[in-house]
Amino acid sequence: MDRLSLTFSALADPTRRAILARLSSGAASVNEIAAPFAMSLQAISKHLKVLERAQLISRGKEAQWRPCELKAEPLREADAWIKQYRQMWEERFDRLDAYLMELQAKSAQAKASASRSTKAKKKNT
Amino acid sequence: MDRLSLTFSALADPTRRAILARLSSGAASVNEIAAPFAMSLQAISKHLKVLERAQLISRGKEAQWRPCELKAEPLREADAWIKQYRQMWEERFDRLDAYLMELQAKSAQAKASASRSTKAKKKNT
DNA sequence: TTTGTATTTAACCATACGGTTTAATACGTT
DNA sequence: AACGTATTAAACCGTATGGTTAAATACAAA
Repeated sequence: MDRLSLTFSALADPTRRAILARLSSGAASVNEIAAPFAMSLQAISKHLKVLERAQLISRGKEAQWRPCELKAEPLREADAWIKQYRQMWEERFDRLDAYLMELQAKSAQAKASASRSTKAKKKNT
Repeated sequence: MDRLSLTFSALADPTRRAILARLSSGAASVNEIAAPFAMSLQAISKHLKVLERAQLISRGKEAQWRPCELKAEPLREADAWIKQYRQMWEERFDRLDAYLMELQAKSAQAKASASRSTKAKKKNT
């Protein structure tokens, strides 16, 4: 599988994202990583293997411990891919801004209108 | 499934990423979207359903066509998640910079050394 | 109403995923 | 050598994924 797909599919699981969050504050052993989760150590071990295959973590050897360390490089690539679309969502916000400004203008107009004719009935604000 | 997982797993497929790229230059019908791919229309239809479930596209109705349009909002959220780790890869680059500068310093030292003793044999550049 | 075009649904298949439980492995300690 | 702890591997299960082909649906045009 290509790296980007590997990265995104590794990120597509809340447990794995939580593991990365944990590792962002320092390396940890498998046991330490597994502690907060309501699932077996073996399940966590599998998640770690997925993260390792995606190169989101690297693992060392210290006696019987295999400490995991976060490697952010694939995140950088994922970020670069997503950034292609940044303009797109910013445009959308621009349009929303424009729309809100238009609404505001209409509202002001309505107010002016209302002050001229006090008979208008407003059911919904 | 939570939105972020939905988004990342939708992005974890090169065909779907290519579809999004296509849609970034404007809405398109299913047939138009499918044309460049070496797979059945039905397969593309499935991919579109995945993208729709992740709210990465929305679909209209025009006679018998169901044009697809890119919706970037989930990408914005994915981007926000990844950005948490930005500092991390920047740090790594800082360290890489430091390492490269160190290498350079050593290289300069080596050169100085070499110019003093021309007997050194270099097998690999 | 028949025909043609656009698209989805259904049924199927192989493989992957996320979890389990039960071994097996690797290392440190006694 | 035997035990305890850390971790992985193996076998299994239900469900999801990514693809196929064949059938159904929706609409336009003849």
